[in-house]
Amino acid sequence: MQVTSFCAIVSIMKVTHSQLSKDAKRSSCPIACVLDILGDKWTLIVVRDLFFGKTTYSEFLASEENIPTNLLAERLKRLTSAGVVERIQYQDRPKRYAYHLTEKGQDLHHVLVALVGWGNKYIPETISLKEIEKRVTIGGSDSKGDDLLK
Amino acid sequence: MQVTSFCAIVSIMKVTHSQLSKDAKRSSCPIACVLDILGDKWTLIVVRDLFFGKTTYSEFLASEENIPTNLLAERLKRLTSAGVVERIQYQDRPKRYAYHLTEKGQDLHHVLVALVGWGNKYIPETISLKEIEKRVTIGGSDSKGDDLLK
DNA sequence: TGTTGTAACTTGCATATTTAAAGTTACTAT
DNA sequence: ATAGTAACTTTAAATATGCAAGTTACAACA
Repeated sequence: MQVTSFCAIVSIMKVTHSQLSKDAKRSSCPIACVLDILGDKWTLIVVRDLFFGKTTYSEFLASEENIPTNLLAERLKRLTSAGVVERIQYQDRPKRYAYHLTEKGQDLHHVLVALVGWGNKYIPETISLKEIEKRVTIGGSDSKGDDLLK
Repeated sequence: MQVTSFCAIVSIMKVTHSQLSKDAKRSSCPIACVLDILGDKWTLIVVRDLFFGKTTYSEFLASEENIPTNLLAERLKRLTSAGVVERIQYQDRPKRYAYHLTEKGQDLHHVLVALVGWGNKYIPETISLKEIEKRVTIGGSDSKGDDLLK
């Protein structure tokens, strides 16, 4: 049997269109490229939590926005493979993992500050960075959110 | 006939769950609220085009990212109802419309600049703001993208 | 008069993603 | 032996996306 077309190859590979183009950029525009990584309703919420010192899967799950658990898992994988976060095993028996922002992830600081600034200015009932910190951190304890609070 | 439950009312109204909660915030966190408006792969691309002086439906369609036409229509409606853009009829017979950023929309400047900065720093092959301007504007003509270029 | 062209959308449908809920694995604690 | 917890995975239904084709309202040309 001879493969006669690109589509035939694709069907043999059992690769869908979205998988095929998963790493193909839509354009070389930085905005489009960044949106391919961060452009959805949940990813930057996880990044926010990381800025405020959350590190574990169950801590992210506990945030008031209630991210579905499968989406949290998928987003953490995406952020990890994008080099924005690192996953570190901090305990054996039972195995436990901590997620941390890499330098690349910490540099999203400016993006989050810009979003908070715009939200606070134009969306009523929106709370300030300091108030977010109180809500996000568990009991306002050992937060690194000061990174965000400048 | 008497309406006996909230669900009955909802079914009479023919309102789905997502429509019901369309304006209900996930939280009072400004990041979450902003993502409810801008958090997808296309919305900020349209905003980018507006910053670079594009105003018409067909101009947005012509961008190299190739937004599907139904999504463009939906996003323009969302941005309009969010007060980020204005739709103005600039001609009768045949009717033609122009979209413009409101002041609220122009204030997204900082967000776009932060995204471009991060993208240029961490995503290879990503072009600069000046190069984006050349690609986005039709022949580099009468762009207002200087707003973005500071 | 009829044909072609264009802007600004809308509609239909297949596929992909999201959501909510339940299930899994590997342990610790009682 | 039973219950509890962290970190996920799986499933199925609802919703959103992507692509193509269709619509409306005109203008311009032959």
